[in-house]
Amino acid sequence: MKKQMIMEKALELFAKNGFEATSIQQITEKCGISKGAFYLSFKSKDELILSIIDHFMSTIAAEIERAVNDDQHAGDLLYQYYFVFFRAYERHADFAKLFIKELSAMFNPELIERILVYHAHLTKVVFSIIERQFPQTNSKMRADLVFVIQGFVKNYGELFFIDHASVDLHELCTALVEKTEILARHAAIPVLAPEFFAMSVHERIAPTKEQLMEVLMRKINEIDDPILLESLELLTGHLRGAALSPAIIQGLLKNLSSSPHTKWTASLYQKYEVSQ
Amino acid sequence: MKKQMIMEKALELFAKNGFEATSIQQITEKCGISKGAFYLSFKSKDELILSIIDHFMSTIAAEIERAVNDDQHAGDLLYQYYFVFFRAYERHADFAKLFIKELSAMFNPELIERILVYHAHLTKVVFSIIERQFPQTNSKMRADLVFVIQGFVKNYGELFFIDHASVDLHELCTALVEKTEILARHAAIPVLAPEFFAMSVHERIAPTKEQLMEVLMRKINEIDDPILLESLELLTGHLRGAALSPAIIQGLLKNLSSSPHTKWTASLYQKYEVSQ
DNA sequence: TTGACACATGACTGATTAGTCATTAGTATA
DNA sequence: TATACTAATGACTAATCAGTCATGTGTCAA
Repeated sequence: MKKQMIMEKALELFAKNGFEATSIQQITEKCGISKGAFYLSFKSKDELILSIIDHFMSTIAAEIERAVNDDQHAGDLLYQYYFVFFRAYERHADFAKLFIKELSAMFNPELIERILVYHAHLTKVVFSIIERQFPQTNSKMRADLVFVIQGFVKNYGELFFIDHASVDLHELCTALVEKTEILARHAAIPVLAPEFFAMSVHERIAPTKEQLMEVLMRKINEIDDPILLESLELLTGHLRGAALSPAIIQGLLKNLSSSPHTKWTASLYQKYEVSQ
Repeated sequence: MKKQMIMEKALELFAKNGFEATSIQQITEKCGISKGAFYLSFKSKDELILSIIDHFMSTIAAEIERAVNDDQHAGDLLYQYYFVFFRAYERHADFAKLFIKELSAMFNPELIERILVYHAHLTKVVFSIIERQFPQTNSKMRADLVFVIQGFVKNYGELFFIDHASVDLHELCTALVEKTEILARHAAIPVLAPEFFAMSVHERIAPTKEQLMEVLMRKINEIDDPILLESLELLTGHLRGAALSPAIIQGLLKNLSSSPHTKWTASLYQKYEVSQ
């Protein structure tokens, strides 16, 4: 598909030269298409970057959710969290570079909001991992632990695009789990108040109707499977006012949850419903 | 001084709107000067950002060097490192924001080189702190510890520009020292090879003649004290070929070392000399 | 062959940018 | 007052950018 190709080539350029410094011209040249053709797929440069973020983050979020909820990994949750994250970084080094180095410096409010939604979701996941895997930890230390874990992901994630640093995924994750366990067991002086994440987690986790609509529309363009496609379209219609019964909605969400490509979308929809 | 004022106002705008998104126009308007006047002080936008980086980083590097070499803090080195860094962030939140969020996304090669020089210097300092304060630590873990410490500084540094997070400097540093100590004592699985930092530290620590000249020229414009000024000018002349005797040079460097504003410049000069 | 329609093009617009330079204002010296 | 010199101005240039749109072009069905 055209959109996919543009996103891939654009991502390469963004990673190499930066988002601001990459022009639509350069992207279309690299794709071998015209400028007009670009605007048939995306209505602006901002929509492009938003699509890229959504595509990768929803994939990563869905993978993490799956790994963390898999009973097979019950005693191993933190390792799984690190592993899925870093495996994604390894596979998509270009995205990792954009995500770690550039995104924090962007000022588009819509983009910031979107990233905060994903970040809030991941924060919640990490909290639940800590509660399950380190239940004996002092509750005052939990926010700190979450902060440290996210810091580890961010900092050690940079290794994947430093050329002279070749990383063994398993060793890296094992080492980070060890570090986290040690801190969970021994650290006693909290920096962050327990409610530090409260605002971001509770207020942001539910998307607005507009945000949800945008995600759905994007997924409709991304997805090929007819069942998933119709499910997405019906839910979009429901949001627009064509009321559906609760049983139908629940079934449609089950459809979406069954595929890794739409699992995150389903959970986002559910969070919206709950917030209403 | 005009330069100082431009740097301050520009830094405010950079922190608020980003470096790329801030135009010279905006800066001159905020300063109440004309566009031409800007170019009397700086020959380009890049020179401006470089001056800002140099100004703050050399100050911070000098403060850290002083604190770490002060015998009074011998058992307390890591705390001092964190403290000086975060105190600087607290005082100069605008710079902290620029430094943490934006600098990593910049692609100007000269700027990258400059930041790597400072980074290499700080890395060396952290290594020496670890050697002195945690001498019993497994030598294979040292690179990891350095990486973790720098990560702590970066991640917890972000707290200083999150509005709803008010931080007590002493508590923060105490907590981070505790975390670092715990990891130094118990962590046993290294991620980074001991030579991980080797390249950056050994190859980058000595500036090129041109870099050194630029720093000297910048300091000449910044400094008022006549003794320091003359010392800088004589050393610049020496670099240009007007040979001075070793005793004179050493004396001039002593002059520079006596002021926090030029201490880092002096050590940079010494590193250049050693590398010749 | 014709008409219809989506897909694709790239010259174009208007806005914005960093950086320049002829000109002017201000100030100190003679 | 006249001269010389520096500091400051802002209109200007040339380049680049995102985004548009009149003009094709290829591909169907009739």
